[in-house]
Amino acid sequence: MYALADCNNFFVSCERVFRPDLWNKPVVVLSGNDGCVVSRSNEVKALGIKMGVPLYQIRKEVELYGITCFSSNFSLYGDMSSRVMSILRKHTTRFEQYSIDESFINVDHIPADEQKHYCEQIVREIYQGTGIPVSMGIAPSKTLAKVASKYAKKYKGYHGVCIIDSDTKRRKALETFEIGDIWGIGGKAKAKLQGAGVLTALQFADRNKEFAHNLLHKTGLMTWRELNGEDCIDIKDFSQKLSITHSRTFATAITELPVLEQQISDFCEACARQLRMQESVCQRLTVYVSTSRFRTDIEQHRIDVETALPIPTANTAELLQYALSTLRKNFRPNTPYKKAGIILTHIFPQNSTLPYLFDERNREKDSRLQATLDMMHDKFGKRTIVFGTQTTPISADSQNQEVYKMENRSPLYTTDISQLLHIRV
DNA sequence: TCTGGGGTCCTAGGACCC
DNA sequence: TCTGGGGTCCTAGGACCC
Repeated sequence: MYALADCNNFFVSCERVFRPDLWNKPVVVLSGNDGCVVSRSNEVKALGIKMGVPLYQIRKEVELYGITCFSSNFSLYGDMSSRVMSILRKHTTRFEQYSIDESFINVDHIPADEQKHYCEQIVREIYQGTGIPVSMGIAPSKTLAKVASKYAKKYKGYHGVCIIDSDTKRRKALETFEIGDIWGIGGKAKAKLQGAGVLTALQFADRNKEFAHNLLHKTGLMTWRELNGEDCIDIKDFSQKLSITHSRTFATAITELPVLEQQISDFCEACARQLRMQESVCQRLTVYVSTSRFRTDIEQHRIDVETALPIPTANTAELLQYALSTLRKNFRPNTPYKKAGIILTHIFPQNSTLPYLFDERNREKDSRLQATLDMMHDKFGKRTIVFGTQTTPISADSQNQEVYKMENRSPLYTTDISQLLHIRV
């Protein structure tokens, strides 16, 4: 049996931990540049405000209902997440963190008739330990556990935990569950299924295997089997990333190459650091830069170039050389670039790669320099020393205020020691 | 005017091999 | 005029997730 633990309105809940005055009040958390709604309190959901809508489209409601808007504060959410996850981890031997606010845990070590009660205790422990409300769904497959968690979230009577442990319960749960809300069924699959007369999850589960396979292929068949109680999706380890991305949309479009170089350099360093932290190297680097896809008054332009590196590396200086030369080669003057990013792929463990006979770099020296930079980063702060093409430590604050709009970010309550002074306990 | 960021997995088709 | 059969590997793009 799997138990899925899903934090309720996660980003909003994180903000509320430090702003108890906002309990039972309408609250949203916004994406970068305060662009879109990415987390909503129940009060906001009740107003019919949809996930992902741009802020400018709901200005009226924000004003009218006094909705509190937060800019996103990922240092806070990441830190709160690891607190929640560390509690969950204690309660199982098989643990998979699926996203920042969701984890699957295996509960087969608990007798069947005690699993619900056991998870209710976990929910209480997490709330008492972190202030974050969590819902749990227990079922024989992950897809059914997701279904159960939705019921746990929806109905107060479940006390935060819903279990599907019999065929009767399974059929009852799926009967009123809209097919498009099933994990793994997105817009395209939903349309196909509806076209075939399938509106609920039970209708899908009750069709035969060939129907699922023919219409939706391998992934659809897997969902079908999972809905019928078969466990097809094993616990995975997401800790070693297969790709690492850093990207941003700019508040004001960038037209100057040197400014873009600074942004690309910062993304590159952020990706490379993450790569080194998981003790991996990468063999591909993608640079992408584009104009705003929403603008119809300008000619669209995008750079999207992947480079294969001669030797896998995690060295910032080396990655920077490839990234910047790609950017300089493809940059088009007088173009209002609105978004840019770096993607690292073809990632392998650090010690799994072969040396290269015609290598021109002194890798021994490179890695000593890199280790020194990382040490300084850890000891004195991340902007103590940077590459010449990056945003400079002195200008970064004021400069980034122009590049990124962020009007309502909460303090770094849990990760910045100086902010502790602001908290009234 | 203003529209996020970071991931995984699958598949079709091209390139290449004998 | 007639022009095989059977593979593998790679990649771009689609679909989906939170």
